[in-house]
Amino acid sequence: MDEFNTSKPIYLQLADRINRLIVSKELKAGQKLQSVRDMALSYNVNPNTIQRTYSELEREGILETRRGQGTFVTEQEDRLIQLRGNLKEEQIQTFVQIMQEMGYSSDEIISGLQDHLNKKDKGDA
Amino acid sequence: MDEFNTSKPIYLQLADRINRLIVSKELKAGQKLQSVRDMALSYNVNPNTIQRTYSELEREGILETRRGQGTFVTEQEDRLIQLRGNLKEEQIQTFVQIMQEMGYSSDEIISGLQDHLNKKDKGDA
DNA sequence: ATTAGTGTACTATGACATTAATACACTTAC
DNA sequence: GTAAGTGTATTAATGTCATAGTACACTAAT
Repeated sequence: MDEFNTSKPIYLQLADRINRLIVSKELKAGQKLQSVRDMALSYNVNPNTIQRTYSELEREGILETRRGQGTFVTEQEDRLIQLRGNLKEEQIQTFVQIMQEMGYSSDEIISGLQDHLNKKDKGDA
Repeated sequence: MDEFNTSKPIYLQLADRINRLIVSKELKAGQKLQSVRDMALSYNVNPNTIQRTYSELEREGILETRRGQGTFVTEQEDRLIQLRGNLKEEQIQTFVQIMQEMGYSSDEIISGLQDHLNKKDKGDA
């Protein structure tokens, strides 16, 4: 698993992934993450890169690190609830902005999205 | 106007903007763009950066340059129609993927989007 | 105490984005 | 032909991302 976009730093792409894992409850409050070295092996990147990712998320209050023990998802559930809402709004906001910049109306955006989801839902089911 | 994201090269962010201007018909087929030097002044970046943006879009067949004359939107309207469709699908696809990674269902995505658009439409009107 | 597993810090290197300055090639208008 | 306005090319310097290697500090288990 090492498909990274060239147009954005790897450590930020990893931070995005971890955020989404947390928001989707695949990583729960208080849960321990892979060690810097293990995660580096998993994603086939340098340990320093993982450390930057963890530092960034720690700075945002999402992760907490205990020296010698490991890195954990914060226990403060309110932060995670806030994160979930923030990421959702952020995604919707930038999506809508770009679609409107391209000249699509609100109706076109909704119907385009519905078409896409219908195709996917049928394909998966 | 020089608000650029630090997590993506400026020349690609400018390419995105130009693509959207073309898709929204603010730039029409065959229309002349600002010169490399003028555009550099407008966006407060180095002329070399603009040149890279133009080269990239030329490589994609969106722009055409005539030495000594300037850089123009391609006359091939089919390319622009294709571009419009591609960019729309691309935006929808990545938006849906991220929302699903965060654990949102199709219904939640649609309703979240509708809420957002309702707020905006009322605010603007 | 020792060991293994943590996070953390430091230096060096290579690749790339960006800026800067300069020069060249072509087209159009005068 | 000259001048002004185009795109294009080259070189150098700076900053960031990522890798590589090494070392240190702390914790838990033995």
